[in-house]
Amino acid sequence: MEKTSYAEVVVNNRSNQTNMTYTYGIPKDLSDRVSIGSRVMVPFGKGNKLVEGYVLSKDEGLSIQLSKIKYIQRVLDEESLLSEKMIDLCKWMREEYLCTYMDAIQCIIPTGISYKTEKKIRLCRDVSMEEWGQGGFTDRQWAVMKVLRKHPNVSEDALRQLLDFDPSSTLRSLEAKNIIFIEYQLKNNVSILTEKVIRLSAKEKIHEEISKLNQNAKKQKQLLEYLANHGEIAWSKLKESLDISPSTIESLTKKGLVHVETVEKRRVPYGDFPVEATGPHGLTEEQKKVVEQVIPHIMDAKYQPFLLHGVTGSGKTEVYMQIIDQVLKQSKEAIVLVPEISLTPQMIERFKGRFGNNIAVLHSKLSLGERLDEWNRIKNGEVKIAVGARSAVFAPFHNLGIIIVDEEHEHTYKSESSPKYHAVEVAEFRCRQHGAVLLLGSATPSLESYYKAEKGEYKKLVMQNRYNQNDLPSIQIVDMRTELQKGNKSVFSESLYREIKQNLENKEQTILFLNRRGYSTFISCRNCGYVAKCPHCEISLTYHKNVHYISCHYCHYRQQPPDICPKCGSKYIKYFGAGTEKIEKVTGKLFPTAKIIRLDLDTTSRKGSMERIMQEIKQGKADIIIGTQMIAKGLDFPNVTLVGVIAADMNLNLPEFRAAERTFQLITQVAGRAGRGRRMGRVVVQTYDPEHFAIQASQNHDFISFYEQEILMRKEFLYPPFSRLINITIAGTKESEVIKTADHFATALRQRMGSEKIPSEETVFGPSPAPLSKIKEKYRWQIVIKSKLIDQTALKGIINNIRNDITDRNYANDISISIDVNPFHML
DNA sequence: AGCACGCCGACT
DNA sequence: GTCGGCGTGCTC
Repeated sequence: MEKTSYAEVVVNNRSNQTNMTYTYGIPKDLSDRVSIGSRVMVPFGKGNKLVEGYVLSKDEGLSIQLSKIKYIQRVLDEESLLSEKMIDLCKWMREEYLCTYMDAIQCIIPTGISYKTEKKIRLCRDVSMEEWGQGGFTDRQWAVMKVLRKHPNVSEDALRQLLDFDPSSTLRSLEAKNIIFIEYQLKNNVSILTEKVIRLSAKEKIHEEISKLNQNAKKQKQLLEYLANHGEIAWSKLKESLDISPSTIESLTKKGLVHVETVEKRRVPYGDFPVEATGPHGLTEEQKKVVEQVIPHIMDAKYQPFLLHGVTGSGKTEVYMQIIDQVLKQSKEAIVLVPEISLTPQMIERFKGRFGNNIAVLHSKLSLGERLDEWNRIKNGEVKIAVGARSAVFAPFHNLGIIIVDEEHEHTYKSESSPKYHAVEVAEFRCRQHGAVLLLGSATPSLESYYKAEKGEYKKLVMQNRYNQNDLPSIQIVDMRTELQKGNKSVFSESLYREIKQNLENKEQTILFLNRRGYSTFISCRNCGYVAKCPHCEISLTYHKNVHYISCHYCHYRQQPPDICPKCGSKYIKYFGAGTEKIEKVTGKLFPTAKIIRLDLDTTSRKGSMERIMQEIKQGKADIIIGTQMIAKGLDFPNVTLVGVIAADMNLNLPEFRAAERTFQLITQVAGRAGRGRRMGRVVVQTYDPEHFAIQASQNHDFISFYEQEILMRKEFLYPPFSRLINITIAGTKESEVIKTADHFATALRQRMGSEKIPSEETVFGPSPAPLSKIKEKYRWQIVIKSKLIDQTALKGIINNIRNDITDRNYANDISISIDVNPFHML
């Protein structure tokens, strides 16, 4: 007999102070419904307010005083929401990223499923004017009662909005007088859709039954025949598709031939997009070799990571799909991560075409309900493949065979908000759990991954040839300094101009890449040096000519550009720096007959506009495509033969250890957009720093030589992969408070690391102002820890303690502390 | 995080 | 007394 009677429960509070498990008793009548991973409601706190919680484990004994124990009040779902493996993942994330249990759980369960409790207030007896006249009520109490008369059942939050004071203590006194009644109500955002369907009760002898029916029962016969062929029909479709009324069902039910069932219905987010079914392609020798190396490891169910270094256009997607075929044959499941789903529509289409209904696509544009349904399809085994961006790494499969991470080096795999997890790190953890294969693919692997491959931690796979047998595009580096000396002040060098012109004559498409949107990047007074900056951020404002305002790309503040300098009154205001909008303008002037399309955040923010623009490019409605980062990835247009990189060194001088890596990756990625069809591609790279090794290496498509130079730098300055970084950012509206807290944090950190004898390879830098020292009215200071330790548990423990100490004591009112483990960048 | 409790000053 | 405001500490 089962003996367990206590459960360790995590309570749904997004607070560091409740970041632990609480022991609850399991009432006898719930004992078979409470299992590990169950979602439950438990009484919590002094008021025994019901809150949502998650059962992490069950105990036989009791570890705390019996008097303290409370009991689980109810179980919320039929089945447990978190498998034991997922719970282990939560525990690992909590320690790895210094987040709360709930932060981690929220990554795993679909958003919107959580219950919130809302405090609702009702008047239980009204107070007459006379009673009021006799006194005994304060103005505030009266004000509250007045609101309650108008709104009989308001939440406390809504009440607060309607009043000009905080009603909490007033409510307390009114409750004591028995005038109001406070209760808690559960609220949640999405529900599982259900639908009634009609099914046959006795399938085997149905034809026999049909023949026994009365000759007049035409409708009954028709329905039974339909069901014999199709299995079921939805109640809602009865009328429209078969013209059968409920009474037919009723009489058939009475005869025991059919019954009505309620089943879960899935919302189908992409139902209206029929995709052409496609089969596997033949593989090149190189591709075949890669597939053959991976397959055996899917069968043996042992964790095995691979790094697939394949040049752009080498046919990685086809390799992924053929490996997944094998995974399915082993009745295992696959997750495919892509950097940003909206930027890789072509890849998604190919997956849908190949795997049809066996695939769930997770992306940010899904509604809460759609997301829940996709999640359930995965959890219930209705699909075997999940494709999506970062968060798809949490797809609730039970029997994972592989996780594929395409464009493994992309920064979008690192979460920007707590928990600041990296999808590749999570993928690695899950693959270890399942004994699955981890396949990281990239044309320009991250330094960290390639280093691991070199050390043998990852198995290296290589594809050096393009699928279409074309050579990689030729890359020409243009020194913009000599252009300037020649008197060319335009954004186009002579040779880029010539190449574009030639492309137009040949009726081939051109991509121009500039990683910066807007018209001018900053405006400045030539008299006094004033620069227009955002009043809320430490950022200069970008001029957008189409809409004629200057705006902040961090907080979206906007204003009219000044005609005269607000500082010195001079009228010598000048616009500097070029963005995509300006390139568009200049290009239009230089090539008046060319059809130009701009592809950046400003032109694609409306829903569906991205898809429309892509379609237009495909149909040849554009000669020149101008865009930011978003054109660097995944686009596959065979008629593009020329790529121009307007300013290759733009990111090179950022205060960031990944600057060179980012530059190399970007040039290589954009260059890869050229020459995907039959014709050879050409690339022109404009730069003021042509000698830089990142640019030199990209000219020869030489990742290895780039890697070898960059890795030396990393080693010398002790950057990843030779150390691990932790970035602690302290932010708040009062700079003095921010500095005070940051100082306090750093001092405590140094002290505790000293007294706990954490080796001296651990170095604490700062506090110092963050590179973006003010965003949205908040000053930001940071502390950076560079650590060579493999095991960081002790160090993280200290950081966590100090953080809790500071937030506990309210020492840091209005101050937020954000901890980023393995940050991608320091901004 | 939320919430109760307890203390203190102010007001009736 | 009782109300309202605020700091403190706890939640199985």
